[in-house]
Amino acid sequence: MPTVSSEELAAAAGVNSAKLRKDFSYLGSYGTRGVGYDVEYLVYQISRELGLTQDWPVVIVGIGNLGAALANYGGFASRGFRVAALIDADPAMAGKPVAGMPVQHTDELEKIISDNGVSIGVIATPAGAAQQVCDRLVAAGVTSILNFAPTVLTVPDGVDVRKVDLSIELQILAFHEQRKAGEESSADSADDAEGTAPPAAAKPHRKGPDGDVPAVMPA
Amino acid sequence: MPTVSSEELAAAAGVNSAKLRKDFSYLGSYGTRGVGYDVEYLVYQISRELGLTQDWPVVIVGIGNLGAALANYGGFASRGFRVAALIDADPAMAGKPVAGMPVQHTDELEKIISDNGVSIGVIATPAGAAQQVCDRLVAAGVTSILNFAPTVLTVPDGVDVRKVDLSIELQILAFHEQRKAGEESSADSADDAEGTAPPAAAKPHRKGPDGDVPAVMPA
DNA sequence: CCATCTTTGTGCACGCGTTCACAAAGACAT
DNA sequence: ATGTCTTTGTGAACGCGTGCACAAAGATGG
Ligand SMILES: NC(=O)c1ccc[n+]([C@@H]2O[C@H](COP(=O)([O-])OP(=O)(O)OC[C@H]3O[C@@H](n4cnc5c(N)ncnc54)[C@H](O)[C@@H]3O)[C@@H](O)[C@H]2O)c1
Ligand SMILES: NC(=O)c1ccc[n+]([C@@H]2O[C@H](COP(=O)([O-])OP(=O)(O)OC[C@H]3O[C@@H](n4cnc5c(N)ncnc54)[C@H](O)[C@@H]3O)[C@@H](O)[C@H]2O)c1
Repeated sequence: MPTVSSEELAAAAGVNSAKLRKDFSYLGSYGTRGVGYDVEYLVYQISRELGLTQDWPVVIVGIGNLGAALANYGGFASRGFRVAALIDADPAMAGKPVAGMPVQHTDELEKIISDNGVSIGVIATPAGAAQQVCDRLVAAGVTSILNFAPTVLTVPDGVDVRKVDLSIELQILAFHEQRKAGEESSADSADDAEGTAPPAAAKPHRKGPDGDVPAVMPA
Repeated sequence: MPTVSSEELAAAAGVNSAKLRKDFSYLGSYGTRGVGYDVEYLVYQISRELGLTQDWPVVIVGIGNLGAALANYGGFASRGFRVAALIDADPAMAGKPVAGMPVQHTDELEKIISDNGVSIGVIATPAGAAQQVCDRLVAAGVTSILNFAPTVLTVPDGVDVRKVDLSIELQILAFHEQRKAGEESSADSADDAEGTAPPAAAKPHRKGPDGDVPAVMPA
């Protein structure tokens, strides 16, 4: 029986082994002391708990650059997600095949959701259309939404929204990048007061409109 | 002078107003008690702190479905990111214009990074090529990487990596979706022991290979 | 059957981010 | 000037996730 220890798994994942064991313990006690975890059984338990044993139909709304890329992506199917339909408002796109599947018009949205029992929707429309598309999805029965449009969606209770904002990802990188640059030598502009690292815990209180670099949160 | 209160901003962003004020306080004290924050000045301060006042050249490696979509995306430029180059290993793509910009071959990678002073790279290659592309980017001077390939990248200290895993986003939605479905009626399969919500804090300890549904972490 | 050795499961404590609550700062009216 | 009213800035408390450390479980060998 092939097994793995929490220590091995933790090292591979780059996390603490105690945390990993504690996480597993939420699924029940599937390990054997002195031996480790039965790999096959562990995989099954985690898959089931994560909902990976069932197939989730999803619809993608907005088949533009991003939507088409998503439709072509094979990585979803292997994780238990099946693209049930591609939906776009552009009449010129209707019927056109994308990723071997005809694009359907927004008019069909409600019917598609209903017929396929779709509960997960992906929004890849322009920001301006996102909220109204969201509203229609929710009204039709979708209760989980993955939103790529740079808008904060308003949804009723019971509906989950996850937002993927790629610009923010880049901004986070740029933010740290900027801090890296600022650390090696403070001789850049006519700003900066502190030497290196500001007291992360203390609450600085510098006043006013001057070209100073305020102390910021820790890395 | 147009102003906003922390209360208004917090409501709009859906966060706690005290937290928002405390966050702002890290930038210094730019608010006026009894009035609020000067909008224009606040925007400037935050922009500067986030590195949005400068222009960041980025390269995209792997101009397939996703890479092309990213290249065509206009939302980056408006946030201060300029696509300096599109790089792909496929010789057939070299010179081909994508988003009004010729795709360059991977051979040029080091030169492009160096010439443009690129410090941020985006990886949109297949998973198998991601690590070696990453290594080349880092060796050429890139210190921040946005990775779309479903691989854990290994990088030296001082290099930041952010991974965007869209499958995981869907899995998280599916996970909650599954829990929603299980709540309304436990009469589904021949499993489930607890009535509704398991004691989130307690550490359940159920043993063994039976078709039971283990207690899981709180939502 | 007992000793030893490995690895789990978890109580406990630490640290950090979040939230509460309020004193003080300042605007504005009188 | 003085008082009132709004809103900031932040000390203090709370809650939660993380990591340490160890007892108990169980395998394995003698
Ligand atoms: N392309 C990217 O890499 C990228 C990156 C980050 C964010 N985004 C965001 O993703 C969204 C889509 O980006 P894109 O580049 O694919 O844009 P796009 O313009 O290429 O595609 C948008 C598609 O949505 C369709 N559409 C418009 N209104 C609609 C509606 N009401 N109902 C259904 N479909 C509708 C359009 O017909 C078009 O096909 C945008 O909000 C964008 O900001 C894109
Ligand atoms: N398309 C999506 O919506 C999507 C979603 C999630 C994740 N991803 C991930 O993003 C990556 C790209 O996806 P895709 O759909 O665009 O794939 P794709 O096959 O369409 O494109 C991959 C591109 O990378 C190029 N490439 C291959 N090896 C390279 C190398 N060593 N150096 C430079 N370029 C190289 C190929 O020539 C190709 O143009 C994959 O890892 C995929 O798993 C894609």
